[in-house]
Amino acid sequence: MSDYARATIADVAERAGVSIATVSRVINKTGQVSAATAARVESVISELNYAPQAAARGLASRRTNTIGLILREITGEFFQPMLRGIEAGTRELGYDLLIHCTHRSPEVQSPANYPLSEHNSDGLLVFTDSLDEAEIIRLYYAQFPLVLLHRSAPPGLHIPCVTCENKSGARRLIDYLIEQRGCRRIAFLSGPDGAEDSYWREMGYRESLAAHGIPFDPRLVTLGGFDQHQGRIAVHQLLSRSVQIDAIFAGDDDTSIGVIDALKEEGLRVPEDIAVVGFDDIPLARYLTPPLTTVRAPIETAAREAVHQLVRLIRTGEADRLTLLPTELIIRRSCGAT
Amino acid sequence: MSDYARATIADVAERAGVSIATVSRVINKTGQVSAATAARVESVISELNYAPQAAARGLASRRTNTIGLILREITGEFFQPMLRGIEAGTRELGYDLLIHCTHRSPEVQSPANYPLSEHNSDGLLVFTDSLDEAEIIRLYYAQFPLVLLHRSAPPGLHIPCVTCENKSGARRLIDYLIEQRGCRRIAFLSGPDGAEDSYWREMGYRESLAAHGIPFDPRLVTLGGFDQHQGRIAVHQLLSRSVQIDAIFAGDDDTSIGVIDALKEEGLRVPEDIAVVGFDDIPLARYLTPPLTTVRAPIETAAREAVHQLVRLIRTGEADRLTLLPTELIIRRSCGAT
DNA sequence: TTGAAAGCGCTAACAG
DNA sequence: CTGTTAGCGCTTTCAA
Repeated sequence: MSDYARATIADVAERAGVSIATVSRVINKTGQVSAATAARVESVISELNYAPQAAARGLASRRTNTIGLILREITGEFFQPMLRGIEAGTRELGYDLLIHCTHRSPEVQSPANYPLSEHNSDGLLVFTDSLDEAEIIRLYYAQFPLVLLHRSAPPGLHIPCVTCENKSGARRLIDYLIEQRGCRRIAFLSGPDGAEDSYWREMGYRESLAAHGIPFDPRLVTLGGFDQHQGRIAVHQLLSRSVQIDAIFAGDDDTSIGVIDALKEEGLRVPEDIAVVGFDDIPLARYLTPPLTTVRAPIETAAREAVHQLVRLIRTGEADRLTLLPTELIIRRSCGAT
Repeated sequence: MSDYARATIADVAERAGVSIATVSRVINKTGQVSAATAARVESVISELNYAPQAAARGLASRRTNTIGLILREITGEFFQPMLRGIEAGTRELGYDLLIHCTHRSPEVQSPANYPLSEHNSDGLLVFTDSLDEAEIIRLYYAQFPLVLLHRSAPPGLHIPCVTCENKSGARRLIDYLIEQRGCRRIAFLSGPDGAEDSYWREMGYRESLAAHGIPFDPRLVTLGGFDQHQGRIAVHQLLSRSVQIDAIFAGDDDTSIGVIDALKEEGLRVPEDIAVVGFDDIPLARYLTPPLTTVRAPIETAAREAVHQLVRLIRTGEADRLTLLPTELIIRRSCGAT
């Protein structure tokens, strides 16, 4: 298929009456070329529909001009703003974007099986726990540019990280519930095992409780999994413990969806009987019934910033060690506000 | 950065005591290699963490093993299931996935500016109107493998298309409104200019009206733009025309969100005063207030199928001319059902 | 079953 | 300011 002879740099050079080096110079804007020559070359390029072949460039220059994004899975409401931010960042900076999900490819033992790495990109964006620590370490020591999104680096490795202010966001959220809504028995649903976002949100939650003299009660904590379905399960678990609860901090908004559904099924009213709050402010949050009180995380901005850090790392060898983006409290009816 | 000497095929060959041709053969499973030799090579490969460099392979083989996806923009609820399907498809078939948005890069005149095409992928998936017809035509005549997702080919070009049964889905939806809910004055909000999905949905709408002896009234049709904000505007326009309306077919679910909001603002009740129905069944649809009656479009399946068709086209030179996926009527409260 | 060798199309010294 | 040339790392004939 498609063996229509594509124009090569040599065709352009010949037609323009210059050497291929000159053509290369005008394409890459490297080195001096007289305006007249440049114009002639450019016109031949568009005449011939010429586009330099990525593989040949990559081989010769040892740069792919491509950034890889590793995810576990494209799911939930979180990804649309994130991908949007990443795509915007790569496009702004002139990079191609390669996307790969590690979910459902468990037979990844040798690095040869990692479809994204040194062999096809100039740097990698790693989302949360989509890549094992071992591979991160390997890439780090191979000096391959890496930026972590919504997770921190393994101990001792200086890998730039970009994430949101989870702890202070959660702190303000719980402060609000306690101070303005009079809650004292607040449940917390944690994210999936090892999710750092969840860890910091829990820290904010605990800090707020402590600051208000409310003892931490482990019976109020259970797994929410950052997942709608797990959120439902969590509600049933909490209720079966027959402890008093006046609010549920669902860990994130996706979980809140399931939590609200499950509470309604149990015949409880939100927020009259139990308040519910989330984290992220996904697009859907304001359309839930009742609209969800949450913490707005700048998902798209964080994603775009991560690309910028990665490109800086690729180009200059340095990047900010940690980029923490501010969050904002969004009050809606699910917490009892009017 | 990252100038840690990566292992090359030559390193593997030397260490294994064979020629690079043999290494290439075991990697690509092309040609006969004795079991013993193969085993030795494989062990050296994992020992050295060797992974073949995509650029070199691409240059030598004239295949990139990459599929390009062209979108206008990553926005709305539609994209998560679509990207999920595309990613799944490419991964299943062993291709890399390159994503590019054409939105906000209007200065695309010469093909050299199209960041996705013959020069860096083996084939392209084109979503709706993300690529101008001129470029589609150029690629087609250059014999470059192309599959169109949710749009049809320019006249005369045999380019495979994958989409959903928009017309019959809309037909069943409107039949239902008329027959079961007694609606006669049904407004239709069209998608953005040139959106084919919208065109076929409108055909289904008109066909249903005609079948029930209801005259088509142009005052009941206006732009919805497949967009929440435009949906709000559309409602205000319709209401200002002071024609009677008992239902609004919003064109798609994203638009329905804005429509429902706007109706509420106008003091109208949904569905008591006006029923609202959408198309797609995005995840959010069942969480709207009231939950949205809509037509479920198999977005993820269509996306995955498109990848399969494209890979078949790349490998064999042929693919199905048209893949039409069935849709399903989803009844919820926004149309007055209980 | 294996090896030698010729490129693939381009970039990047190095000359001039 | 422009041209010559040596590879980049791999696949793929063609021979052996």
